[in-house]
Amino acid sequence: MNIGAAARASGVSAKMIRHYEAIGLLKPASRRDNSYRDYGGHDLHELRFIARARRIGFSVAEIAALLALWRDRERPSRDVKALAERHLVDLERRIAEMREMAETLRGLVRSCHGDERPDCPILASLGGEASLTA
Amino acid sequence: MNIGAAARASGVSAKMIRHYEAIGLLKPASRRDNSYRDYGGHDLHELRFIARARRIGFSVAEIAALLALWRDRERPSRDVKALAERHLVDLERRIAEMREMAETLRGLVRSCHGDERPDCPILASLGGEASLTA
DNA sequence: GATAGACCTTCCCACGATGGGAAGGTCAAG
DNA sequence: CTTGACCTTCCCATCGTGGGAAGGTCTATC
Repeated sequence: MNIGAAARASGVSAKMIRHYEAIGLLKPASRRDNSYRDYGGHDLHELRFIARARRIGFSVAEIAALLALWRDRERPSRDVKALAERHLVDLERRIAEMREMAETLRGLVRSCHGDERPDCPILASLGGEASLTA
Repeated sequence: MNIGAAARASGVSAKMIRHYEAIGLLKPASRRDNSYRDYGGHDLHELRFIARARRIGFSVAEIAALLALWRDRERPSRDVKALAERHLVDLERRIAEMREMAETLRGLVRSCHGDERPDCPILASLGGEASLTA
């Protein structure tokens, strides 16, 4: 199966498959006589693994670790859980940060009358001495 | 005031001040005889504006627009509000995406017993045919 | 004065994840 | 045998940020 077909079947773009191979996340794919990369069921399985892990926000570095754990059939599930928990904590921290931003911005938007007049609490707050949360 | 002092006073790193100047977000700073950049109260004001806007997640492109609005004392507040609302919608969309990720991951973490045993629903879900939300 | 250390300058490179696109080889269908 | 859809490698761009080298300047202390 060519790289394009593998991309369609896995949800990872051909561009990214090559990239993951280049950075060592994936073992170099076997090549055909025409030097085209050739993918089989096992590769597809790994690609789908990667696509799913990306979709829930794991970084490539984290996926490398997950893949290593996945390949080791003997590793304790504790190790996997710990990695996932670390990522979850990280996700939650980032969500909290963004919520704070959104909160602040919502307050500013609400306070701006948004008409013809030029005075605007949004710009006043960004430019002024006043705290943004006020 | 040197760039380092301006950085400390504004919360924008010296590195980024030069960068913002290079990409045209800021007008080139005036220079002293020794070619050091020199910042005054007005510049500091703009730098603080930028720092605050970054802190609530505006992109540099958005900040360029905000700065233009800020400099134009006559513009209707409607324009500012519209820009802020667009950003807010964008922020909220990203937050929703990340919450979905976190939800999924929380489910997986909860389902993993996390002990010595190797079987792990997290990896099973990432690797298997089953849906991630299951 | 000289020397040290803290500053400044420009320039290039890196990250992380992704895509665009050029230049060239290959395959399958008409 | 041409056409179009593939594939290959290679380089460049994005976005925001930082690291660091090589070199110039300022200030305080001896």
